[in-house]
Amino acid sequence: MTIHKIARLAKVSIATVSRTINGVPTVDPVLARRVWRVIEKQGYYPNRHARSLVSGRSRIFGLMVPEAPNAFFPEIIHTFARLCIQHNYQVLLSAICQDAGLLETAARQMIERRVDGVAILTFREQESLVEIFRDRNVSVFVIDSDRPGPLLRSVCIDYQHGIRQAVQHLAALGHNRIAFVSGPAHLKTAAVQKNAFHACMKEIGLQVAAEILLEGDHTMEAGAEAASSLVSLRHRPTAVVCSNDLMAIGLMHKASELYLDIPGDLSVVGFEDIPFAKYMIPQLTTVQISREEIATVAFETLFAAADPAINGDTQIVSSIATNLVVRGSTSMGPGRVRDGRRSRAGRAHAQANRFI
Amino acid sequence: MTIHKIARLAKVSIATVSRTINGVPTVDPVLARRVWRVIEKQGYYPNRHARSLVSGRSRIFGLMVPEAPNAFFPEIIHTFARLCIQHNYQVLLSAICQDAGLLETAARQMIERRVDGVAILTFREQESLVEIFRDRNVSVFVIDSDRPGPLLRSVCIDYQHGIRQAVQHLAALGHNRIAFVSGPAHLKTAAVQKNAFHACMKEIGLQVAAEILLEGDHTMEAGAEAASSLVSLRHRPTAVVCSNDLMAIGLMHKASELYLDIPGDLSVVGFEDIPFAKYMIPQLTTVQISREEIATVAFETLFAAADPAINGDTQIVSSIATNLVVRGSTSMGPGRVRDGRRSRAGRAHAQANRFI
DNA sequence: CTGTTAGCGCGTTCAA
DNA sequence: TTGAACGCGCTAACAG
Repeated sequence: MTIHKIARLAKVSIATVSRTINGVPTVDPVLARRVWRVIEKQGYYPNRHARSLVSGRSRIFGLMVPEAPNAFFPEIIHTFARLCIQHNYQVLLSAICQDAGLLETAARQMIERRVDGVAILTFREQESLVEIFRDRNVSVFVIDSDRPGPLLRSVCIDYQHGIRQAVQHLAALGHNRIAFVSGPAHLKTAAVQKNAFHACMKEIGLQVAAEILLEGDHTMEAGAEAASSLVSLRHRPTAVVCSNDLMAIGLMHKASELYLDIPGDLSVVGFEDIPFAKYMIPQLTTVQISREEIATVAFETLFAAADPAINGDTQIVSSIATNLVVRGSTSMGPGRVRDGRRSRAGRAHAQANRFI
Repeated sequence: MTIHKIARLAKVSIATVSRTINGVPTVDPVLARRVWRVIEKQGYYPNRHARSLVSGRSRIFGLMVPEAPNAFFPEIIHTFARLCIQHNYQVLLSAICQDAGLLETAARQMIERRVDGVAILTFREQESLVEIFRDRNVSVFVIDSDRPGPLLRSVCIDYQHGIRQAVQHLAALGHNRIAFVSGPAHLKTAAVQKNAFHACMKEIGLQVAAEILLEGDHTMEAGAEAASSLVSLRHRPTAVVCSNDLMAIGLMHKASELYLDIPGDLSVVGFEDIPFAKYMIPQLTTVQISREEIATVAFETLFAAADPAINGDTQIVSSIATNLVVRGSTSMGPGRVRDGRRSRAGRAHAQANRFI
């Protein structure tokens, strides 16, 4: 079933069939209708390989995401995929795995398939990956690049806004000794977030003692360690902001083991708002990063870059907002509690209203 | 950068370049080396569209998974993708969304791309989707099909084994009034699981009262409702098996609101072992379904079916095993408790050893 | 063992 | 407005 058969059945040339399919306006409506009828009757689906080969555009985007178990990326994948389908694009997926060889193979496959662009959606920098694509003139989209260009599109996440909300939320609840668990030093964003935290604390006149500035590698284990560290302090903080949800969750687990009541003894704020967050007991208050927005910006940027009709320099949005989602893991600090420590029952009740 | 340029630089014909790339053994090693050197020096990547077009094999598999928020499928995606890369295949991804039109478009795109096979990995039947592919002679892999054939490969999940382990685990702990929350009636697997539960209870001589056989739609809300129902019974069960983890988690939440201690007052067993399961407090005891195994079977089945060198009828494995993972949400029942209800501290301690 | 040649299915010129 | 012819980059015959 090829274009030739359709042409023969519709008694036109293959050129007319091609024009009809591609919506060229100069086709006689009568012929076009005839062609469409045959196409539908025969259930003809044009061969995309042939189209890609001759047109030079594959209408495929590569998508590379880490295989982290934290449920942050699946939603991105699906949003990106949906947008692609809606715009008659297809998604070639690959995980960003530890195995450098496999990763390179994946990149190579995408290039062999002549993708019109690649979205590398991860918080870790992937310099070598980006370079591979740049060498082949493939446009790439990444998160938080500090030096985007014509072939390297990017959008920055406005961490400061979310962190400010978190800090001010806690301060408003009467906390003045607020700890921060940053990400691993090798992540550029870790420094950005830490600085943002400092700035936000300073804004409202709160001190940041060195001992309540911790660092973790974004795993639950790291969160657990942070909990242990905080508990061992002479002068404990009454609230803590974690730079990702997984650490916040690990911290909550460990706190529970250490007979620390959350949020009674310690208010906890996470970052990202992964699906787990609202399945915790108590549900985790966290700074949300919109996965849908990231996927949308990534797609639209690549789409614009791939479309020859569009000026390649169009910048869609300047940054991705972050927003605090208040749930059950934060409550009033020592300065505000009137009726003593809140009871477990009280928390359960308060939480009931936020269920799901 | 095409095969012609390589041929010219290596002073051979394009046929020799093609043979070299494809590892045809009759190529003179001297020439082959020369060709490879040029290929590498030039950074030549063959155009897969052209190869697919002429060879008739795209070396692409379609992968369709639901965009459920339960973290069951992401791991499947990545395992499948990894296997594809390792076997020089590529993955075209699409979500199984509610919008039937979009879904059909996605299927159409895969067919236009002449995929060598499609894995539809979901627990809901997708009759119409399967039909679309069957009409185009595309081999499809699905989970739990009851009538597989040459174009419809499948593997069944051995629910019975896992459910038996769950039931016997609870019975061994001294529970004899065990509830079951099945999936929605429209899922074929729901009936299978329910029957398995009945059989396993009967095996060990336990009664199944109709009132402790509930049904839910696999959401957390359904689990919460199940909790309410069970609590309202005159003669409450002391343990409950849920047909998926999300319901088990919802049930745990609601139980907590109702001042029901888990596992002290009620032991809970889930199904699937989604990543959330071990992040709950207490960690959820659940029947694991190996996502890696499902992805592997799906890939290998499609791979074998696509390879003309392999006999198309090879069946890789007969079924996917399910296995109980014992964690913190189950404990001794009324028949076994010696020192009265277990304390919260006791549980936390017990759980500490299983942390992470 | 190598080179020449004919397509794979389609988009796109160029005449008509 | 339409159709014949060319070529996208590659594989697979076939001839040498």
